[in-house]
Amino acid sequence: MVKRKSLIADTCPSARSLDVIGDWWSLLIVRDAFDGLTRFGEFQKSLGIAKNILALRLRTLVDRGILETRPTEGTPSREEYLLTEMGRDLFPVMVALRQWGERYLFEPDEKRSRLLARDSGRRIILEVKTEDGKLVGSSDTVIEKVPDDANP
Amino acid sequence: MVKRKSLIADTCPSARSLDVIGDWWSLLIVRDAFDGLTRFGEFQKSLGIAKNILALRLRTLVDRGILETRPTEGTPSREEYLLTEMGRDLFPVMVALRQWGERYLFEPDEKRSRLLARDSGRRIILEVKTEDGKLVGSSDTVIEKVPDDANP
DNA sequence: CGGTATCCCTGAAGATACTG
DNA sequence: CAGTATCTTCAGGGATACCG
Repeated sequence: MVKRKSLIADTCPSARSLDVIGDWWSLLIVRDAFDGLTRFGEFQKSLGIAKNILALRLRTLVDRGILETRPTEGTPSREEYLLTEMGRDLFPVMVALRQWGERYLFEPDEKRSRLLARDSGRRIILEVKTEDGKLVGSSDTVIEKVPDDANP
Repeated sequence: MVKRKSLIADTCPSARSLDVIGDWWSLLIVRDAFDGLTRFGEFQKSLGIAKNILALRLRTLVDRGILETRPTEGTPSREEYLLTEMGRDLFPVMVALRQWGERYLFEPDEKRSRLLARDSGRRIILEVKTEDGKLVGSSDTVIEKVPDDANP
């Protein structure tokens, strides 16, 4: 979070995304949620985060529509935290971060967790392409800006 | 940044990535760099960030290998900040953030900047798939954990 | 213009104790 | 176990002045 001008009015979708999930903990919680964690205690153990902070972050993520709560079966009933569709759609972001980290932040022989297809066990990769299927790199693209309303 | 246990030893590549570029400003600077900005003043104007903070962030990004400096032509010669290959490889992350933001953080008719292929003008999309080309969603995947060294 | 050096302030995060 | 309630700390960030 940090006090900083909100980017929610920015016309750049990346900036708005960062405004919503660009803080330290949110994406780590989302990562754990993708990893199958649902319970308060699981998140806390995994992240080593203070309980009050975790509660705050979880509430924020719920407020933003990225997680939703559901009462558990047992008794006493607790809440469990599940990714919404909006949250699950952060999957490509996580994969992109993972792919980049694998490439640049690990020694070649260093142990790392891996993301695999459940059925085939194959590695997961990510491709940036045009609607009609051509692979593109950053230099093949251009940002079409929204014209400034008032003046040049 | 914020004081928090470093994740640089985490075995999850996503976590390490977040450790390196997961703070507020870094990805916004990188976004601007993809957008073609290279000069200190350009970043400052675009981001509305304090100069000392910008200088700090730029230095950190250079230290981490995401940006590199190069003296400019004119006189007096200044530095300009360019993405390294490591930095350019953050492109999928930016595209993923953008795609998610477009979908969930804009009203249908709301103005937004767009990312287009330079030559064809087509929209850019992102696909998560297996090595052999099958599209996958988050529920089709599984994390293969690194076994804990010491004990269960 | 492209920074560096200071000072100050805020609020995010930690620690801890408490409750159902 | 799943939180809530306080208190405190501290470093990121804003503002400003200054320098080459």
